[in-house]
Formats: sequence, structure tokens, C-alpha cells
Amino acid sequence: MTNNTTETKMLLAVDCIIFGFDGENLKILLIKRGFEPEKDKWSLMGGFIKANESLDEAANKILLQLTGLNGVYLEQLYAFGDPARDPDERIVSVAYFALIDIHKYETQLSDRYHAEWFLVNEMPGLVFDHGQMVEIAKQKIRYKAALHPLLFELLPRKFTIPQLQSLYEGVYNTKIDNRNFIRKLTSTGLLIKLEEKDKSNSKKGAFYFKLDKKKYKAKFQAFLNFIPNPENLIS
Amino acid sequence: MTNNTTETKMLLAVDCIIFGFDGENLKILLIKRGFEPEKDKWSLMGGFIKANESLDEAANKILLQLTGLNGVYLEQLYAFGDPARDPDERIVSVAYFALIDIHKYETQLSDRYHAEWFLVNEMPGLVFDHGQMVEIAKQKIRYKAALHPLLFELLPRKFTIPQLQSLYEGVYNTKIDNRNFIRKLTSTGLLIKLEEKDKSNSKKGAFYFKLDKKKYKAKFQAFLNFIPNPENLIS
DNA sequence: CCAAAAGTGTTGGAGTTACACCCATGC
DNA sequence: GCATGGGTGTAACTCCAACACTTTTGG
Repeated sequence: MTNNTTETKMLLAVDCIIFGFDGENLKILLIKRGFEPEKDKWSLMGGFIKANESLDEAANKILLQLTGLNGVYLEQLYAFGDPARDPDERIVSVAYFALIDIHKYETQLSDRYHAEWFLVNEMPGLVFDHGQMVEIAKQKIRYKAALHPLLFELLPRKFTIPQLQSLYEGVYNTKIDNRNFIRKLTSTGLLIKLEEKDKSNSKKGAFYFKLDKKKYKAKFQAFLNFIPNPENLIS
Repeated sequence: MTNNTTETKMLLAVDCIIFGFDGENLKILLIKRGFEPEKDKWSLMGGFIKANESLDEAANKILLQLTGLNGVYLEQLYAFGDPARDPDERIVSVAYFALIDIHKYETQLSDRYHAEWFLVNEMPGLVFDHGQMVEIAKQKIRYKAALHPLLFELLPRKFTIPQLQSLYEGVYNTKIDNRNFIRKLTSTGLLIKLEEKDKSNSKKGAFYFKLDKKKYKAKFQAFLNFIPNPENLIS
């Protein structure tokens, strides 16, 4: 770093890409922008970073404001800094994505921000580079969820395997063989079968499961490839 | 986003974690900080973002200044924004990591910035949160290189398989079976065998290889897991 | 001729895919 | 009793890991 006295200060923002799962489809929460520029267009929820706030704090605050939720999955995605990304002013934005249980979302907050859930595949155009942010978030989720049980963050406390399969099929836009899917899932040991059945989708009913949270945390990072035994690495 | 007229502007910096491979060990390029605070301590190379500069441009510029190199592998790593990360002033820093062929590094630039290569395992303490940045960069490289041929970015135009193996062994701090390693490498189809041998490490000599760049670009993203045929996905 | 590194094949086990039928129940 | 979605088992195959000896040649 060189001497900084002549350097330009600029605004720093955080934008949140919020995903939810309604039991059938992956959705994204957008707000109708209430001010210029681009007033009344759809947008991600965001905000400026205060002088004494960390990036994570800012992102959590925004998420709390819009959803009423605390302590949900939130991950820094990427910093967007094209000088032309906001036509008015130089603003660098650090994007975060969140995965929430859509049922915990506090619906009454929708009004305040004119928020709405959209199917990710039927999303309106967004302001500035927010569309690009969403694309990168989707890519990241597809990548990470192929290796780690990330999508479980979207599930309610109890869920059925057909629901989970529908989630994976939606995220990857593909059909999955249900026998193999179940085998893979149960072999992870992450699921605990409950007595209760969900009969809303079939007459037979599908058993609910819940997540074994200890195993989930322990196994989240497990994966495989170029290196023979990645879990046995020395350091 | 809410009205921004009252929001705080702040300095935005880019810091580069620069890795190189000397044929035996993974190294990192550090500079001796020439100004206060923390003058004369070891540091990453960084700089402030100008008003009309994108983040990528700023990172590339810094890399060029310090190494004389353009067009090398450079990836945004993470944005660090703890309000206390710089004791003097609020500075948010976007960290990038670079993988370079250490032989292309222009040594005469070392003097200007008091730069030096260190073994990543024998690195001095760094200013501010730069040590943490390096840790996260190492983690990221270990993760990504286990799935993708990332470490090839560190190699010179021609290299031997024992060199490459030593690189992997260094990055993962593990021993790799050379038969399996060679098989895995050759099965990727990324390597082209040359006539020439490198006799600097043995009497028998090891054949040089070069990278098949087209296949490298085409196959960089290939990998596998939760989803049966990730390469056959519909979208 | 010998030390030191490079190069080479095989086998067993684990994991993954492909595939089709029966079950439970509400109507 | 039948339509609907839920649940189950097996066999072939592919991939990966484990394993040790021969080759080359400069000194």
C-alpha cells in the first residue's frame, strides 16, 4: 500500500441474495426499490456499511430487517466493484447469499419493503448488476451443494425425502433416481427418521425426517477427488 | 438500500497473496512495508482502489507493479471488513490471490518494494490481518486444487511429473503414491510429453511435459459428487 | 558397479449407476 | 378397486487405492 492521503473514499454496500424453499421450488426474495434511481424496479435487499460495522454484521442486519431472522446460513459471495455498476455514484457492493427456511420468514415484513418471493426461474429483471449477483449466487450454490449438504439449510425442521429430492431436482434442473438418491442420503447418516408422515402429497404419506445437527456440522466439509484421502491430510 | 446521503464513505483497498513454485516448494511473495503504521514489518502487496478502477483492475495493477507480470491467474478471494483491522482508519480490503510461474517474476523489482519470497511454511508474521488472509488463501487453494487442475498455473511451460508431485505433496503436506498420481494425471489428458528430459535431479532424467491448454480450459471445471452426472446437467 | 530417482501393472474393494415392482391409502 | 405417490433390492460396472520391482545412467 502506498500513501493514502490522496486516495478516494467511496460508499460500500452489502446486498443479500435470499433463497428459500417452499417444499417444491427454490425461490428468491426481492424487494421493490422505493427510491431513485431505478425506483419501483425489483432489487435485492441491501444497505450501506456503517463506519463501525463489519461486513458480516451489515449483512446480518439487512437479513434481519427484511426477514425477521437471525442466525441463518449467510455466506459472503463476491465483491462487485465495476465503477459503472451504479450509474449515479461509485459504490462497491459485497454480496452475501442466505439460505433460509421460508416458513420462518415473517410475512408481515413484506409490506414494509414491498418484498415478494419469486421462483428463481421466473424472476423479473433486476436493477444495476443484481441480476449478475443472483447468477453468481446460483452458480455457487450449485457448485457447493454438489459436494456438501448445503441445501439442508433451506429445509424446515422436519421434511420428507421426496421434498428434498424435488429441491435437488430444481436446483440442478435434472431428474434423480429416487432409490439412488435415498441410498446416498441415508449413507451420510445425517437424517433421523421420525414417526410422523406428511400426507399432503399422497395417500400413502411420506415419512418426515429431521437433521442430525451434530453429524451435519461434523460432515459438512467432507468431499473427494484429486487427493487420495482428503480427510486424512496431515495439516 | 436506504437513502445514502448520510452514509459513511471509506477507503477500499486490494491486497494480493502471490504464490509461486520453485520446482520444489510453494512460496509466497511478501514486501517489507515502507511506511507507518507497522513500518518495516512484512506485508502483502496492496493498494487503494481509485475512483474509476474496478476491483479486478486494481488487483492486476498491483500484481504488475510487484512482479512485472500480466495475464496470470488472479482470483478474488474474500472481502475483509472488520472495523478494527487497520488500527488507524477504516479500510475494507478485498483480497485476491495470484498463482504465478516464479521463473517469470522479474527479480529486479524486488529492490523497489523490498520484496522477498518465503516458503509458505516458514513465513514471518504479517501486519494487520494479512496473516489471516494468507491462511484463507491457502485453504481455498487446497480446496480448489483437490477438484481442479489449479496448481498447473504455478508451473513453467515445461515441467516434470516428479516436480508436479512434489508441488501437490507440499500443498497438501502428504505423501502421494507416484503410480496412482501419474495415472490420474495422464487420464486427464491435460499433459503433452516432450522429448527432452530434466537431468538436474537424477541420472536417469525425468521427461518434461507441457500443458495442453485447450483441454485445460475445457476441463477446468469438471468434478463430481452429490449429483449423478454433473456434466450432463440440463442447464 | 552402485546409488538415486524415474518409470511401470495388477488386483481387490468400494462406490455408483441402472433398472422395475410392490405398498399403502383416500377417494 | 384403483389411481397416486412412496418405498424398496440387486447386479454390472467403474473408479480408486494399495502395493514392489525394474530401468537408467552419472559418478
